[in-house]
Amino acid sequence: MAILQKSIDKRNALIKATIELVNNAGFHATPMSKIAKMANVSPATIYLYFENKQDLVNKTYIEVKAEYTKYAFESYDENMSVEQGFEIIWKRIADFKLNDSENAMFLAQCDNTPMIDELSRQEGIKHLQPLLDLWARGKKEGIIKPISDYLLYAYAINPLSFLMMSQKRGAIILDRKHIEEAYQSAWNSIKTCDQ
Amino acid sequence: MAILQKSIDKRNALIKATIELVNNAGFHATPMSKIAKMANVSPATIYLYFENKQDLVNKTYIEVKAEYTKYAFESYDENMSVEQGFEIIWKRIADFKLNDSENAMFLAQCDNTPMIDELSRQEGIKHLQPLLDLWARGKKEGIIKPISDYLLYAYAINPLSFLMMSQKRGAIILDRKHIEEAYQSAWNSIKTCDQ
DNA sequence: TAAAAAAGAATGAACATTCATTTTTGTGTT
DNA sequence: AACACAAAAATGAATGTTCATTCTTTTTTA
Repeated sequence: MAILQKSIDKRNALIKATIELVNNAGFHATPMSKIAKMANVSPATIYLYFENKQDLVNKTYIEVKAEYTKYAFESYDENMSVEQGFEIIWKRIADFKLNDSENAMFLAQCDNTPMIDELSRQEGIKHLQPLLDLWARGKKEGIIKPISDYLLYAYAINPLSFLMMSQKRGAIILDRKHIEEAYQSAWNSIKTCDQ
Repeated sequence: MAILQKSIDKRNALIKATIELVNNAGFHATPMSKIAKMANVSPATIYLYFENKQDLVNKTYIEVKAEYTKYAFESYDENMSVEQGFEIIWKRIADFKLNDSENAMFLAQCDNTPMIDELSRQEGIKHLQPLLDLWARGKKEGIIKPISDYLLYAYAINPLSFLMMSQKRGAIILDRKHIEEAYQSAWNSIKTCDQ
């Protein structure tokens, strides 16, 4: 029996429980015993799948990040025009934050706290490469402002995180109508002005 | 001897230590004993100033938030034009995040985790009222897009939080030049298009 | 039937909070 | 000014709990 035979279902249940509990209480206020209970598993079993608590949360982060970017780039292909590509990616990201807000909130918490190891954080960033490539192309073609990727991200993508958090806290702001509105703001802030 | 005579210096030292340690390790990974040590105080003394750990962090949040908004609105006055008022407030906020990034990071962590009581969170929001009033005026005068305050905040103010976090993690993106650039993005995304 | 997987109980460390004392402070008296 | 002293403030050590991780045993699997 090799490692591969350990139940992938149990592993997934552990990841899922981690996300839900960390969202509600934060990493350090979430005991391993609770994670185990929610995943219907003994606490000791967690250590068959993960080295320790830190490893569990690091791996959870990387998996959620991968899922997020996979979803974001699913319907994008590199032959699209810059404008069309951006719209498709942006709207997929908005969808993700709306429909899969448990996962999205988890990422927001990871990105704003010292809860994740620096190494895993950097690992997570790599998944965004297709978007950075698209922006590079857009800048070359003169369609996207020649400013740093950080500024582009700050004004075009990150606002969605704030909207998601507001949504989660009771504001109703991410329905169909507002998405279109928000998309226009996003595009306006990164496209070159003389278009 | 009344409560008032307890040293305000000690209380301030405790708040400061809380901010620094929570920034580095997160709320639950920051023991009271460490906070006490950094503030040069016995652990038991903390309980003369705060009810318990949760109360300490709630009060810290409210104080930092008050400091933040006091700074943001310091040079603003209600007789300014909407455009001028917005620019002044926006740049003060940018300054705060740049120069007082310990405090700003602490707020970011509070805003993206379950670490603060809901009541204190709401208390903190109230301080933003002058900005919401300015936006209301701007909308009435047709200068600012008639969209929700959440959207306005998401696209005009919140991006600064992302830029600050990136800065903290090593990117050099918030110098004078970029601030002006970022401000133009912010203003573009909330002003009405036919200006 | 042997190896892997899983379990529950045990272990020991870390921590928030309280307790019993000591130190400091401000006031009134000589 | 020096002192006495009560109330407040501060302390370090103790308490009891919670929790990550490990250990030993049982169950499952091939």
